[in-house]
Amino acid sequence: MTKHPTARSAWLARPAADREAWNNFRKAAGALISHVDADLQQHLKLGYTDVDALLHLSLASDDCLRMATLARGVSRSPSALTRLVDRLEERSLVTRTRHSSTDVSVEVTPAGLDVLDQAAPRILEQVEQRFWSRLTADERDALSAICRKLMDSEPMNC
Amino acid sequence: MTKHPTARSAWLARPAADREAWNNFRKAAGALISHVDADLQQHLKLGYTDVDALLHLSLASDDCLRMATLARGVSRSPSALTRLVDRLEERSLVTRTRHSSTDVSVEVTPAGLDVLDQAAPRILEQVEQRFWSRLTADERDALSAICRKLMDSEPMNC
DNA sequence: CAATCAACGTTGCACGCGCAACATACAAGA
DNA sequence: TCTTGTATGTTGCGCGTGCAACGTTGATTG
Repeated sequence: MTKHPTARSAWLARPAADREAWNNFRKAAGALISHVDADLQQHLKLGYTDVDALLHLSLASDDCLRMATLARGVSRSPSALTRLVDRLEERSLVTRTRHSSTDVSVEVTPAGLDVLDQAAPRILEQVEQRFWSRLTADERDALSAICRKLMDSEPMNC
Repeated sequence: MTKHPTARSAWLARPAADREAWNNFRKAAGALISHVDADLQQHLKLGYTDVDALLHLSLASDDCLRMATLARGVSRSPSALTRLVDRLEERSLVTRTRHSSTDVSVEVTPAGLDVLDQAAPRILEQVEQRFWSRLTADERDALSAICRKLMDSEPMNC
């Protein structure tokens, strides 16, 4: 009946509910991150990853982390983090401190924490509006548990 | 006690379970998509978006869609889709047909469907291994319902 | 009929990213 | 001591993306 049934059948072998689950999951997450990121980009000229890095630093002891540690924290490659820290350092939001050539630590500046204070409410508002407010407490717990199962069965860093 | 409590407190005002829900959701989705995309990129030299476009076309009537429709289907900007179709056309996986200058339709070629036949099992295997196999049927249904609620309250296209 | 407007697809541009290659520093072993 | 191996951070490069600007087409309105 159809011209090329094989490609279709590979997908349609899955129950419709399963395909829908995967698609919904993928699209919902993508849309959510896009919205949060766009809001930050528009109002603060910062991407979500940059803010996430500042947040990780602010939560660390002494507001200070090594490059590799921070890279894993924000799920980015070493090279991406180098450029990220370049950008933040350019704006004096963080400072590099080279102990050796292979041991560099990054520290948030007061200015960086100021920016974080502006960014945090924005993110919270977006996430509240597009995430928490649409779910019941039970759904949040269920979602959190499900996502944890999706992650921790294997190390995130490949 | 801490040097700059304000930035932290904005986040910590949220219950830990909520922060964890958001972070788990974000990271789980990101990791999942990354894994699937890396697998496709390595074995077929195609990104997930490209395969998704081929899939949308193969599911359309006559294996054919207009640019704007396909762009919305894969959640990409018009310019991104132009380049995407450029890439696929370069490999003869799709064909452009210009009815007017403002009315272009894209059609999958048999070669494109062949590639899709190779890609589909790979994606299914990844998603099976990292997604479905870790969840019970109830969890899948719950996740699907939750993600639908996250999306359809407002149009995805801004 | 002419003018206006909206929708569509394409192109120039800057940006963030991962990979591969490289340089450096430190540890372990002959 | 010299060597090898490992971990770390940086740089060159190509790629995919969104935004803004542009040209084109068709419909609406005067």
